[in-house]
Amino acid sequence: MEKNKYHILVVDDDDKIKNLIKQFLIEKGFIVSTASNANEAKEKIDIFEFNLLVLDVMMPGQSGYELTKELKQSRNIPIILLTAKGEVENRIHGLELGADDYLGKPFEPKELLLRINNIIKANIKQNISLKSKIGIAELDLNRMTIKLNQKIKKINSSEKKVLLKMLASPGKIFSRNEIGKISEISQERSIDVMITRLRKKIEEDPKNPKFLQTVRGSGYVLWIK
Amino acid sequence: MEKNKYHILVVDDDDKIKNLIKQFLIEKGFIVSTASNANEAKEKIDIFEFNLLVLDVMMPGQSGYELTKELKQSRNIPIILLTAKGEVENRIHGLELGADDYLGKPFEPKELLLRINNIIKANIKQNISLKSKIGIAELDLNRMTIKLNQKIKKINSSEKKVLLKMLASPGKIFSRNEIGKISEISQERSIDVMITRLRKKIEEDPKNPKFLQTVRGSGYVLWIK
DNA sequence: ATTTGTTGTTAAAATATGTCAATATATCTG
DNA sequence: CAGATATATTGACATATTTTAACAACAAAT
Repeated sequence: MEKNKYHILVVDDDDKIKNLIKQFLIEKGFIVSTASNANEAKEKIDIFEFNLLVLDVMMPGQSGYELTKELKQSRNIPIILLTAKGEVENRIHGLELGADDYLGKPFEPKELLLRINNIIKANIKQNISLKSKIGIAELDLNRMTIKLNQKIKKINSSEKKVLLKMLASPGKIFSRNEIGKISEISQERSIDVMITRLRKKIEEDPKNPKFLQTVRGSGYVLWIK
Repeated sequence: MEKNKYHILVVDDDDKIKNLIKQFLIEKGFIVSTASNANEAKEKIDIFEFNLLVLDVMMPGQSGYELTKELKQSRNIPIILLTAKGEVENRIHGLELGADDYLGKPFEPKELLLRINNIIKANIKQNISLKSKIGIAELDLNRMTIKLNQKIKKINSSEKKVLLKMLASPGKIFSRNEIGKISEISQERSIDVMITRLRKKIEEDPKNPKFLQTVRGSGYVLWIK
């Protein structure tokens, strides 16, 4: 695995721990940025495209939980939470908010590495982050293109956001409301239109969609094969 | 989420723990089978298509690690390992062998449930489909389609709900009242109409139904072969 | 500056679905 | 068998929902 492609953001108000983690991960071949609180983290997230966040829950200002919740609403960046030891309930709380994993402090660096590799593997396996396929359509969400039958079509950021979320849960029905939040499109009809346009890009026969289907009365669902 | 479609195999030589887990998961809506050792587990795996394994590492005979390694070589069934508390190295070992997650004993049942849901979300959704057959008709309740003699017909959500319930109990007579509740159709005649439409989708000769039959005075029955 | 393309919105057209009614068919009872 | 009752079928309808096409604002390109 080409680890050196992965950019990780470590967020912890404790400088000592933060730098320890940073140093360890750099040694393991990752690109590492750090932040000391939620606001700083958000600034960096807006600038860089991180592949993973390592997030302490106990921080002054916005807590790791709150940040997790906020971030997971708009993007599907993987998050590992660092919690105080033994706080089972809190850990569960984190997972419910959308965190991908957690680690109780103190932890073995090796264990953190395994969690990171696991999550990266899982994401690649799910084809969420990089390249993926829907049927015979080849998506490259980084380049924001879809290749279908030799033809390359561009997608816009709304479409990308929606695809990202729907690809993370193939088979899940997404209500128009959800899709609206994801894409920041406010009008219901507009969402329908976006779906129609998306179908023209991923479906061989857009009028009889096999992958991006309507669930009357509920919303839309994506199948990947 | 329609959890009740997920079939989990719990493998532990300690009957007490095994049954505790089983009971808990059944309450949560899963279908649960158990085995007391690796051999028994493998026998059942050959028969049923489990969606997930919960596997104790410490067992007489083949250990959970060895079983994990063996199984992961031939199939990619998700596995959660149960390890003795604090054995960080061993846990890591398990993950390296391909396990999807682990839990240290003793654990909170709620935590196990979260791990399971997490894994199901990540791994299974895209592979699982509520596929079944009625006679020669091939149903895909997820995609809401029925394929009969090469022709693909769509069903709506009411029809899906009714089929789901009736498929769960082939041979059971469903009164119009029940069907009405299931499908949220209030008028008796409307139910008849729905049955008629459904027959056109699953029966080769809808006028002489073999599978979706009327029980005069009582309701309808579904046979699957 | 003009053209070309993109994107969210809107309104009209098309489709799906539960209901109803009129008629046909099946099943039971005596 | 006749009559009574239950169920089936079909088409029409109203309503809700979805799709399509046209539009306007804006951005990008020439």
